[in-house]
Amino acid sequence: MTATIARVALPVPLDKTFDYLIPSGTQPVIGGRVQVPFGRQQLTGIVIALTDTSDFPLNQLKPIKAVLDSEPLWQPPLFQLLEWTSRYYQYPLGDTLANALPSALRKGRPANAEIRFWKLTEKGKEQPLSALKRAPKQARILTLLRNGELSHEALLEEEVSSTTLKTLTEKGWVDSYHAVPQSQCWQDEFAITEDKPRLNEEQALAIASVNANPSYGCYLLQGVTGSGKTEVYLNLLEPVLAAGKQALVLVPEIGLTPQTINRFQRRFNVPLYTIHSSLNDTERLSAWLAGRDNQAGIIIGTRSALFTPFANLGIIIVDEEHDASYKQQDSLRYHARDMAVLRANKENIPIVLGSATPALETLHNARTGKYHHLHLTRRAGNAQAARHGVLDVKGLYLDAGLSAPLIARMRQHLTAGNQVMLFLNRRGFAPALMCHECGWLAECKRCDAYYTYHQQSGELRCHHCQTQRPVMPQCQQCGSTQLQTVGVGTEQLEHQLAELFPEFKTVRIDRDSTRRKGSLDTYLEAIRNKEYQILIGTQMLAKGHHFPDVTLVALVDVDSALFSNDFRAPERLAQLFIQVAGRAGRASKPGEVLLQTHHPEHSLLQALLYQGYDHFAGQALTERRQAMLPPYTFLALFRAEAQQSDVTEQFLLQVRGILEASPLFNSQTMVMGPNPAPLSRRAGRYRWQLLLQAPDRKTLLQLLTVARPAIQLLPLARKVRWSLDVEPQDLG
DNA sequence: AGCACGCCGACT
DNA sequence: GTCGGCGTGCTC
Repeated sequence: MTATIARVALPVPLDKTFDYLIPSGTQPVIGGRVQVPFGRQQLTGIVIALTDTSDFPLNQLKPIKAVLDSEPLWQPPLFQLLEWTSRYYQYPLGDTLANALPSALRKGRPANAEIRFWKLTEKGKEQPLSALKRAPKQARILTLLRNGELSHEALLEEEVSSTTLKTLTEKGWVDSYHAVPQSQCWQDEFAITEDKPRLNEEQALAIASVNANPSYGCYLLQGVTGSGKTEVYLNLLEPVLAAGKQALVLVPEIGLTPQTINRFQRRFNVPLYTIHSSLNDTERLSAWLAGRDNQAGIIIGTRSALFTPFANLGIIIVDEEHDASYKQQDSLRYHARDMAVLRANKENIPIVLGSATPALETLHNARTGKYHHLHLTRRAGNAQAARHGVLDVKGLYLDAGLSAPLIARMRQHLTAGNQVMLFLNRRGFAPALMCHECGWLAECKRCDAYYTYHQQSGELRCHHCQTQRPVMPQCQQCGSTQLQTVGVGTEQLEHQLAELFPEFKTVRIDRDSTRRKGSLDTYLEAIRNKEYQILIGTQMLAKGHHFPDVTLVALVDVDSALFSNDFRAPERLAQLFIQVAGRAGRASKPGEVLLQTHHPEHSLLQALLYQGYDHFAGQALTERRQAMLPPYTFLALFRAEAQQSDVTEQFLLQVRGILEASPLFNSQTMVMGPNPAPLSRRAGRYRWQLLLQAPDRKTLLQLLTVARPAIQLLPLARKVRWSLDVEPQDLG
């Protein structure tokens, strides 16, 4: 019996699938793409079932326009993961599947590795080269092709232009066709292509623990900076690749540097593909296909690489697993680390989560025995941990945010010929402009925020919308000309340091100074060459860069993180602190990390400084439990925004009503809000949010699954822009 | 989300 | 007289 109807998930924000007639002679497959008419448009969807019945009137079904795949795009474990992702993150299946596909496949390109080949035509073969004396480029192509057919790419590498090829095609001398190139079997040539360094006991133990069992197991590899985590990864990949299986390595957005790739490529003689944001459609597709068709041995990629299909996946590594970039912040709001664990489980393979500063959620899972906990405590060589200290700036005069003791320490390090790095997570010259006479503050008209003063451009800029305006000469309230800046940003710090240390060169690394493409790399290179002695930066500077001559790192202002509304802020501060501490100094030059605060007695700060990250984490987890916060509870955040504030609030009140009316809602669950969002007005729109808390994943999921269709039916749902973030990472 | 239909204001 | 504003409804 053959099915007559295909159930199709389409890339539309509707929690529905659509049934289509299967034209005779075509054979759609579950998990394959079809092109279908949808209203007045044509869409590419995924077949999720083949059947003979439909709830929709049969005579109103439209036929499938074209079947694009004769085989499923995903194997069952990955397809199940995608279905689960759709359910858990409350995102329509069709949209979820579309999100997981490279855009070339979304647009209907064939899912095979066909490339273009060029060959000579009979007419072309007969042409004497002498006939092309005045067309050397054409002659060159003919010469090249006389030795055999060549791929388009190979020709481009010979500096042949597409235009010349076109001319020759028009003459009828050359011709092109598409074909799948002969595939190579990397497994046959597998080799370790460099000398392996000797492992220490901890590394060997970690490797043995994971390798002991090739089936599912989740391992937290907690290793201090410089303890050789990457070397462990390489050793874990070795038996996997040797057995002919593939490896997936996930890295944070900023972590995919040439150094990382080289490290893996140097070790193994296997094809390595990378997946990251700057690939074009074709490159993305080819990496995706290389995974599926077993042409890649290793794929290293950022968040989105998680959904790459593999013919024979043997291990997953998630490096810097605590990094916030693993959580997608729009559309399908999935957490790639969490979904990677689930994928490893479904594929029944080991997964390793590596970090010096594991996320509290991950540590909790390790402590409760859900994950195996492996430790690397020893630094390679004779590297010493950086000394650290806290500078109590209470009552001290601050010069552009810098206390006298900090300036003194800086001078010592600088005169010793070293580099100094300062972190300040605030761009611009000053975060506000105030009237000295009446206290008026320059506020963005479209947002609930003050303008940041940018001295370099002489502008006031709102960091929350695109607004910028020239600095006003007078107070808009009392007319006074005594306007002064409040607070310190990186620009001001840079300015002041030039005065304090005229003999040393200062560089600022933030979104403003590195706007031009490639300028970041240029600066980083210059820093490594010691062209600058003082480095100022926002978070941007912290990640993925190692500067061996930096011996002093200072966090200029940590108080905002200690007293933030976001319960994750202290965790992030601790991670930043440990990260920069690991980067300061090297074997021959001990490093020093200082942080400035008005609250040196803060218990989390004390734990972090004097007992280390684990103690800090233990204490932070206790606080989380007492406050009923993750990982002890599970959260979902409804966000809504509209032109009018009351409409937005009203909508979320109705959402609250729906949630509370559910029989699943009990004393264990809680709704908080609606409350104005931390930035209550942004770009002229009022933003509110509603937080749902549940004791476990299952309750949260069930509650949302029941409530969401009802929410979509609310008339106000059409009037506001709303979204649902399951397990939000940012409460902003 | 798209896209059309549909009913009210300022303009070639 | 029309062009076009965005409310409402539908898509197998």
